[in-house]
Amino acid sequence: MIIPGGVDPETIERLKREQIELSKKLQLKDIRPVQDIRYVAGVDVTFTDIWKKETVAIACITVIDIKDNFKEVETVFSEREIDFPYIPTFLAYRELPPVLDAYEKIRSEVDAFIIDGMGILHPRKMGIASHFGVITGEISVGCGKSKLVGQFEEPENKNLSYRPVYIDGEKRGYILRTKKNTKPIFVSPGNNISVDSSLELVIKCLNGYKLPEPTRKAHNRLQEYRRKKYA
DNA sequence: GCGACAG
DNA sequence: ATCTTGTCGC
Repeated sequence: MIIPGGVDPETIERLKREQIELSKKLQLKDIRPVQDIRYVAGVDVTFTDIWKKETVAIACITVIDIKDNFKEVETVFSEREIDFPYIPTFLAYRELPPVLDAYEKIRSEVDAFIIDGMGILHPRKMGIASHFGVITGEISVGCGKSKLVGQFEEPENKNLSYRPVYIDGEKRGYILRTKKNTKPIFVSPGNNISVDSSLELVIKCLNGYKLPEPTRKAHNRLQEYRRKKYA
């Protein structure tokens, strides 16, 4: 039986078990002091033909030197046809393949990766940022624009106000308001970094906008790449 | 049973 | 995520 636009229940269960297995490889302590992190890569993915089941995913990774006025060091792209649909808590199975393609193209030095989406702020601690971090062994942080799971109190309406986000009473990340009168973002460790250091790193990557500069730059580069290719 | 649900 | 310009408010 084929489910249009979906995935069979057996596959879902298999992927769940895979996430649980991968989560055993998580390392949530700092392998490096945050103050030593200089080259931070922003990772983002966009799509074309999203109304069809088989769409083209375009991934972008932009490396930013946060110790030299947020200078753009390198930017790489990668395209790939995708068939796996968007299913909450299984985002990695849709977006990670193109991201890994782009990852292989990077030639410059990178200290840490900030990825759109969640890290361990996920039911099985395997958001796309954690999945990426466990597979590559890199330092990774998840930075999402909306909530997936977790309990928290609303941060005050002022710049750099934040609150911890819990799952089963365990602190898994932070909700952070990066600007006054702006919707807060969700930060959590992907791999090889702690919950608190993840927040610290994202704050150091802010450059006056809602999103951290690496993420913002990758997103902007993607938009111009996509519309240029169509026109 | 009902609502929630990254991109 | 994507389709899309201007517009209202802090």
